[in-house]
Amino acid sequence: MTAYQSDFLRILSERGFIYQTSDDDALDKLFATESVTGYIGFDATATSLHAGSLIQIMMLHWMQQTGHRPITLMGGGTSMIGDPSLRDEARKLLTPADIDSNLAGIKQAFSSYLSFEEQGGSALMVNNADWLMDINYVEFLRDVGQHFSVNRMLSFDSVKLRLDREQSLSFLEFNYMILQAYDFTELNRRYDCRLQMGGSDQWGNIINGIDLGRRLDGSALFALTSPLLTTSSGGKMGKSASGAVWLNADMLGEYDFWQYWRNTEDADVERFLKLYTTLPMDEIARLGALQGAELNDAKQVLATEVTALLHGREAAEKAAETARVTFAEGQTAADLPTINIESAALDSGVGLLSLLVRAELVKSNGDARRGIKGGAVKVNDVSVADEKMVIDNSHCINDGAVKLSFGKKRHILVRKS
RNA sequence: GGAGGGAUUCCCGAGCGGUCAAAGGGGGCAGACUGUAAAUCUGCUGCAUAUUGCUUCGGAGGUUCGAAUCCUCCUCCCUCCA
Repeated sequence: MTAYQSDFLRILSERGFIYQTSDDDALDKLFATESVTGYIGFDATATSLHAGSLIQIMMLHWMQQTGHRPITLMGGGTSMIGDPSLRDEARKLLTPADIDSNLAGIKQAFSSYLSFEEQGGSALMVNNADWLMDINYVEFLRDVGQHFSVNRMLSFDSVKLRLDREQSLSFLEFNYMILQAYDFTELNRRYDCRLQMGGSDQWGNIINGIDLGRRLDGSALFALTSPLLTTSSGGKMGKSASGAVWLNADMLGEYDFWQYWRNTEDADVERFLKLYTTLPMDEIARLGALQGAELNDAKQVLATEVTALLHGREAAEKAAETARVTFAEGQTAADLPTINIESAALDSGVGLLSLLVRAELVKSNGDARRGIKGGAVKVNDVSVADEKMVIDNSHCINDGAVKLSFGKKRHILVRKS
């Protein structure tokens, strides 16, 4: 590990954010001597980002914390085309209205980590639709296209892998790296942006931007990539039992978000504390050194800290308390995720199967049946064997609510409305 | 333009007229063991008004008592030749 002079790179380095940079020394010098503007691009394909993007967001966060200016580049323009690598789904083209609402949803999460200009901070959010939508094809080819060598583009891993594997690569996708490179130069022109960050899979694209910047404007641009994140057992970041770990509270509640981090694998705890929390390094070292069951304490700290950054300290502690009551005491906490149901329905009784589906604990009646057969379903902490069970008012014993559980970890309260 | 090969359930991949809701693996979920961990073992993994019915094997037709499997046309992908 290089001994960096600048705060920004030193912090990123000791916390494990850095996979590679285009020019360690020059970049370090730049960050040590002036306030730098850097950016990361995000897709606008969903209404919320998920935990997989958190590492990028944290890099921007540290950038701002160390006195620099982060830019979040929203792919409003590139999303118009749709990422071809998503195959089937990519056929559905997003409408401008979709993209706008997605951008609004995504911005929600960012404002927890970054302080934007309208809130008196330095961070910027820009949309590449602003310049990509008006491009004139022939003009663009002449100005930008002439600087790209197809020979060289073919040598990039992202392209080579596809070709080697005999997978198709559309011309559209081939152009993606050109547009991304162009984004970088455009940000450089508009905002004096000097650095692009991203996952290590973005390396080739970022390098293209650097080259283009030098050729067009003679500017010195830099790349910094983060390691691709998987859990120690090889799983993808940001997936959980019920789907993606969304950052927006209306798509994934604080309690479920907290639970995701609480269930971190042992081997990942220290790594995640460094990446996803802002705790001081010596504190992390102490937590990471815990062994066996004690490591559970570290996991709780991890969950609470990560949740606090996103949803606020109060919500995080509430989630922690709910979890404590539910798991440590085996009680029914009043703050478990809750669904409401018409009181008339409960008066006449509701089938357990359909209730489980409504609570989104399972995805179909058949799924619910299987769960019951396998002993996974509990009503008010009592195992259920009868799939025809009907839930009515007599089951509302927890403060007027019924507690449904699927497995040991997923609980939900059903209340009358 | 010519010659071949291919498209199968979430993914990879078998199947090549009935016994196919479709082998095997991966992933996922649950159970056991634990520490709300990993590893391991076991079960499940299309939908439903559920000893039955319905929808699924790129798309549309056809042959047949019966098609993922055979035929025709179409779409897309790959390889080689031009």
